[in-house]
Amino acid sequence: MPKTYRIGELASHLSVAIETIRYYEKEGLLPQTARSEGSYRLYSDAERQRLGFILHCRALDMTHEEIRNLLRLRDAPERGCAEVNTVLDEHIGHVADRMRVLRSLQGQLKDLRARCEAPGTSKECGILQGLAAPAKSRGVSRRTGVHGSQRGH
Amino acid sequence: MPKTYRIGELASHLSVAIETIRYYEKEGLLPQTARSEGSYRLYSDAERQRLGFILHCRALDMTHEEIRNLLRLRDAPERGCAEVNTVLDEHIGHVADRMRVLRSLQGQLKDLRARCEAPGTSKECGILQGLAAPAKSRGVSRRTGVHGSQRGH
DNA sequence: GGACAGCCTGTAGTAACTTCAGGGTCAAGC
DNA sequence: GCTTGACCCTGAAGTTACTACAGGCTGTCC
Repeated sequence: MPKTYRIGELASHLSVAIETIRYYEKEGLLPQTARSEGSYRLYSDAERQRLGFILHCRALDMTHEEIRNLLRLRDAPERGCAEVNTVLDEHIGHVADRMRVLRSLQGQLKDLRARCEAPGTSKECGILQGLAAPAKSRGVSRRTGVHGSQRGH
Repeated sequence: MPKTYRIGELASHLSVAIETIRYYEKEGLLPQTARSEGSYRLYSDAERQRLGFILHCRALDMTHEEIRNLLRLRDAPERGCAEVNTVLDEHIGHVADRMRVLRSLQGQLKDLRARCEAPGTSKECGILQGLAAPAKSRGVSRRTGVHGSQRGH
């Protein structure tokens, strides 16, 4: 009979948190697995590979929604792979958009920073004054997310 | 007597959602305002400017925590502006970090995309196979957030 | 039989909002 | 005087992709 893994083994093999695996199951990215006598989850090699696929997609910063689409295509091998290309192209577009926004941000921040090289009191600080005035450059959309979820600060 | 604004006026003047203004108050970025008879919020020009400051910081993708720091310094004009510089320099660092990650992502995604130019069935799609294999390049941390919170898809 | 690692479920917290339900306020029009 | 409709209120829940508990089984070793 084929080898099975308990959740902790899978987690350490694939360098992912146990809670994340359970979360993926709840989200429907992973199926409900077989259970042992004591109701421990038991994973097969197929499930292990599926988790590997998901993790790789996440490492490329795809959303669960995008991953769900790819998994659907992966599970239906007779469909054309044009749809796979579409998912990927859109994702590449998202990343490119994000980089454009960040480049613009970076420029604005450096301009602002240059307003205060001489140390004075914050009352006359050019940076605070710059932040009080409305931004001149357009095109920087709100809701962007430089800072990951919790790491980053 | 000085002019006051109702929340809807302020929101349309500064192009921000009413709910966001209330949220900033709850977060302590904006103070509790005066209220009318019917307990409508009434904003003064000072509060309007404070909100403008906050929105500009947000447009530069600062966190509420960073903004809170800057507001504290803004409210205490006798302190040196070296601290303002520090906040800004750290934020510039965050943006730079994020761009490095995205550049690496972009490279990986394009490599992957190049694996499937010829349309076939998804069974033999090089992209799906590429996603199944573990990533070769290191250094792309999880938890990065290309996609804003909800906009972006 | 006791200690300890490992697993279970379910809930809440994170960031920065958005959305919703269920209502009160106020000015204009009839 | 009453209704209509725009505007405002509070409080709770939803969003994304997890992470962190709390409180309690399971399983193995000594």
